[in-house]
Amino acid sequence: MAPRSEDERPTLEDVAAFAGVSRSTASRALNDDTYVSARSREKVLAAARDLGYSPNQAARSLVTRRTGAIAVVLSEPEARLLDDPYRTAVMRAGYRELADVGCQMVLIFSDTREDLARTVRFLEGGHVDGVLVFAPHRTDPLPRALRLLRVPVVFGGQAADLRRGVHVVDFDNEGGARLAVSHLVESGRRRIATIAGPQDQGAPIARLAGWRATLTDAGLDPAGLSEEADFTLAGGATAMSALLQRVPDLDAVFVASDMMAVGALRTLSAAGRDVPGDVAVASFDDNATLAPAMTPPLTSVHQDPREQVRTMVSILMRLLDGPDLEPAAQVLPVSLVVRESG
Amino acid sequence: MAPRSEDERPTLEDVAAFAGVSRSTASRALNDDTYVSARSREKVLAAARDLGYSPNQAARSLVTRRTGAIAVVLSEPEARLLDDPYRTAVMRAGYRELADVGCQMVLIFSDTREDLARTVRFLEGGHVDGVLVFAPHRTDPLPRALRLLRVPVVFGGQAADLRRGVHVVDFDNEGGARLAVSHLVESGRRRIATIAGPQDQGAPIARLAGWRATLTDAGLDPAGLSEEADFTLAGGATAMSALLQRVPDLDAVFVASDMMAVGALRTLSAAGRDVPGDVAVASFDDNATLAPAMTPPLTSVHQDPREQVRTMVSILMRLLDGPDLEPAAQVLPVSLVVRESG
DNA sequence: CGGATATCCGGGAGCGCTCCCGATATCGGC
DNA sequence: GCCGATATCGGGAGCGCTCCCGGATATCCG
Repeated sequence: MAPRSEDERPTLEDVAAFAGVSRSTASRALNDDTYVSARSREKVLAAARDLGYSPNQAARSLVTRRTGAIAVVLSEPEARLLDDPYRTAVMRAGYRELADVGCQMVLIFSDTREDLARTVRFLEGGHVDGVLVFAPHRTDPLPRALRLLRVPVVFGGQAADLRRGVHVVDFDNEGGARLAVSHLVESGRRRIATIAGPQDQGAPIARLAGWRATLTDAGLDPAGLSEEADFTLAGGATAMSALLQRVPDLDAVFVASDMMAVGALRTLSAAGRDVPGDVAVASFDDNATLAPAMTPPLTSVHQDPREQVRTMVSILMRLLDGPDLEPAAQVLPVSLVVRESG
Repeated sequence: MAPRSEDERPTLEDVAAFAGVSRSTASRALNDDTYVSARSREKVLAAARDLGYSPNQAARSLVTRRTGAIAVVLSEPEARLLDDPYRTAVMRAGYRELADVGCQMVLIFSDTREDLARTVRFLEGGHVDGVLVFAPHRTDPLPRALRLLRVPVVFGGQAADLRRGVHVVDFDNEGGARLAVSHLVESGRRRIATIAGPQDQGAPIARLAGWRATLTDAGLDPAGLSEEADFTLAGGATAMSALLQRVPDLDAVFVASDMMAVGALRTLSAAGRDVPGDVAVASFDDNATLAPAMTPPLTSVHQDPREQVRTMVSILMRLLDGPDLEPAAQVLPVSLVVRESG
């Protein structure tokens, strides 16, 4: 065997030679397979350590057909919301949960149209074993494109307008809204407005529906009490202004996200309305850094992105083991965390 | 040739057979190599399209020794700052810039100690062609560990206490601080305090030094005028309170980050101090969403994370072409954006 | 018109790994 | 002492690709 130059990476063959065993035995020892004597295993491990061996992943995944990588796709056609707290939480949770099952996260942002082609090409290329997709917009073409993929896919939140044949893990958005609005009703509020999220996304649509249904059930009229905003702080502030102007006597507002609630609080305070004295505020997300830090702290519907991601990962793992898992939508429960704001 | 089952992924061999050419010719056509007739190329491309062929990346990178993936490592030993605006900007920029050179970003968060081992193992495993590292903390063991890697590494911002032998792209933190403080001095301020960032990180240290040097140069005494905080909004607010209490007659404050400046503004407003009437505020980062949106809009030192990442990527690309690039620190200039706050 | 050169193509080797299979070795139990 | 398990190991094949090299034409220039 020609002496390898120093900077050349050692191969399994090198380790085997160094340990005085065969390539097969070395492989078995390294992957702690069965049928290796303690003595051989010992020698191989020592050789690997001494040589600074680390297996060539390309070679390995060429034969195992596994890469050990999972893609997390964040699709946001408008490109502006990618630093919202929920997304951040999803990324962090994705990283952790995947690491826990021994997988590496490959993050993919998919904003623009040409991104779509590139994304599909990449996922198609066998770089990853599976995909977790967050694509909230109903008109997003991505989910449809991904259905054709030869790679298992699990969606986080409603996948565009796909209903069946896909694996989805979603929160009970409508139920959460009902929880919050019921709480406002029960504490005696009667003019309960809402700041809804963008109505081209599934979650905000469901939250708006929950608000409307709860009011109707309570014999209250929702007419004129809703305003749509774009999930940003500024959007929440503007929507709150509009509501105050149109409905000066409102005594509560259900806001479809914490971030917008922060904007609403700002407007309310500028307008001299006391929270919760004059106006009660309840929102959605229960973001760990945002909700408790406000003045007053926000009453908010708690959803745990980490739990969502964990569920998605577990479905994906089952999909990888055997692809005979019936596609289904899984709905995670949410709860109301009552704080000072309402 | 045995007929392949439907769900089996077609290989290059299949495409070649379908197109009636050899594997070599098919490969040449697909990688638009030289010496392929237009006719053959046409046929191969059509075959690939019809069969839904996409190359097996593992096989490809086994022989080319390129994966087309670049890791972006965000190391934050304290795990709390990962959703700060700068990090978010870095991630987005990393994704875009790498996509532009045809590379896929593999994001790696490295918080805890066991993350370190896993991270090193992963990077060592040949999953990626190169690494971009953001590890601001001087005590972070990661940069040191990465030096031993057989993979090109470029650091964003000072890499712990490593000085030579590494590729670094940093901003002119001290120069930026000088810019901001000089501006305050020139507009007639005399009691110029500072809210510094964590002094276990290179950037905040340099910013504090810039502030101190500028004051001294102007014949002003910096003693007692600085307060350290942790780059968070709440930290900025608290530090501002402390400063106001200790130095009631301060007429300006240089804050080491936009986020802390937001906290400081809040405290100032609560204390009834007019900005910039009573107290001028200048900060660092010029975060696109934060700085202009404040009341009043923040005067801030502009640094462009995207440019930093672009520079890092370009260095990395040169490193990949030929490893004979002299390691050096590259310092990017910053500028002062003057707005209403000071 | 012959040989140098450019163009095009196919076969073979080999990247580093896993996995199958056959060869030994060991070991009770008869 | 022989036989069938059981344990241990090595060699070979092959994953799907790129790249080198040699052969086959086509082109061109003196």
